Amino acid sequence: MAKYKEVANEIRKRIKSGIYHSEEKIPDQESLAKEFGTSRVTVKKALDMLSVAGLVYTIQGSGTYVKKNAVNLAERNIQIGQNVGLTAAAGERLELKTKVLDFNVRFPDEEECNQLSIMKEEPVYDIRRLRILDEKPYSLEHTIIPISLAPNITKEILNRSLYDYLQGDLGIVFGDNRQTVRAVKPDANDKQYLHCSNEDPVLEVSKVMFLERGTPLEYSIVHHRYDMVEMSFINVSRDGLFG
Amino acid sequence: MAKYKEVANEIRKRIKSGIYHSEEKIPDQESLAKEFGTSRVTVKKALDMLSVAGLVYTIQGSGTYVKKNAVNLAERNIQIGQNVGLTAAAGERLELKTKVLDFNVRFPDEEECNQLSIMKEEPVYDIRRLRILDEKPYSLEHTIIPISLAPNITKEILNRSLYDYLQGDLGIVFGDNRQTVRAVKPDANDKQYLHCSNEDPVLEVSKVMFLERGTPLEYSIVHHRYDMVEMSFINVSRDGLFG
DNA sequence: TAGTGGTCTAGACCACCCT
DNA sequence: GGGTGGTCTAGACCACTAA
Repeated sequence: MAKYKEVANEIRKRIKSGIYHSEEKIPDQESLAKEFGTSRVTVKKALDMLSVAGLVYTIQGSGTYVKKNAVNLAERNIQIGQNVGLTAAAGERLELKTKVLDFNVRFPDEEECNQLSIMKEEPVYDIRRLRILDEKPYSLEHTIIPISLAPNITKEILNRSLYDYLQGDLGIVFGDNRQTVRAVKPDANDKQYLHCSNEDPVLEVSKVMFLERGTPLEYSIVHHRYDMVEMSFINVSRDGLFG
Repeated sequence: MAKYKEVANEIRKRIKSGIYHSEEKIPDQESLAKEFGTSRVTVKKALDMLSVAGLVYTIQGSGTYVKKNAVNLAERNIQIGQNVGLTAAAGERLELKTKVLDFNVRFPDEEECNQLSIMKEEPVYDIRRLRILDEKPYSLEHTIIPISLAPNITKEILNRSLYDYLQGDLGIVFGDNRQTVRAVKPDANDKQYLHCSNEDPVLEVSKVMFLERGTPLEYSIVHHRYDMVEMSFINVSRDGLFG
């Protein structure tokens, strides 16, 4: 492991264990460099990571300080913006089932061409799945994937985990993703499969998942029951790159 | 401006203007360093910024490449996760009005203590505002702020822009924020002020805004009309910091 | 004015990709 | 094996904070 990551990890542990307290100034970069037997640039890089992770902040000319509430963040090692399918997110002894409602191949419509940056002659998978958590209908997922990017999908794969197949079997590595969240009225499918009444709102999440190189891999529109899902995210204030 | 930012800006311009094309390999770091009269480390830092911004990706041993669709991102200089109040976000000749429905001082409840990390004896402002965009009711904002952190708020300030007052007059600098989005059924206020019917869903966004040092400044719950607001965000895949 | 963080350099070595 | 990115160092200078 890179040395700056080791240093970042060690400092994170110290924050977590209370060796460096909230609101407290931690040793200066020079001292840390000496302690870890490394250079100041490397220490700086480690502190930058912790800053992005929301654990510390620096004041030029003054020092580096532990943020309030930093401990909460230090506890959990998970990364914000992590891309895990629902299957992995369930955990906790809850039983997640998937029912494939529809599995077709067709040409994309205009919106799908736009989102996936493909020609309208490039065929796509059209997948509709119902997710059931602990016997309760949970979400309706409509997924569009260009066939060329993820060949040989079968109904059997969809019954297990599509993401496991893409990541594990095909060796695909996900990159960034863009999501848009709305509240919408339930449509016929929501009423039928999610058991929504007319008054039950739906949380609609549309997402485009990209590969490392920026190629759109998957366009999905997911309808969540309003009483089973909420979405959280953290905006980290960053340097104004670009003038 | 720091040299690495200048380099990042110049490369961004080249991507935007098409000098470096999508999917194309850009010159190696050594060449760029020579061209810009700087060191390779500085070029690397510039490329790291562009990578975080989603414009390029690197493959060790191979080179640095322009992402597909990078141009779209290069066009707009705005930052994801930017903290702008609605007043600034309106723009576009649309008329945004604010109506203060309620402006009180009281002690916080348990949830507010929890979110704002304050004692239950620390008084807070309790603000309810209706936002109106182009004569149409837009959102209902319920804002809780510890008095000690933002003193001397007046109804007059709320009629202008609270964020302008906090940032401009008080010189407060915002840090990170955490948001949670849900779809909920309209309550009595939503029906009255947002003109929601029983079937109109509401997009509820609860947010905690932090100061640079990690102190929670503001806890807000905003109800948006489902047909006027959607929320977008980008998850950037980052290095797995921490082992 | 002393302490501290931000940036930059020149050179070095390693890891990885590709032919 | 040559090309390229990832990391690291020692030293330097500047910018800012705090007393």
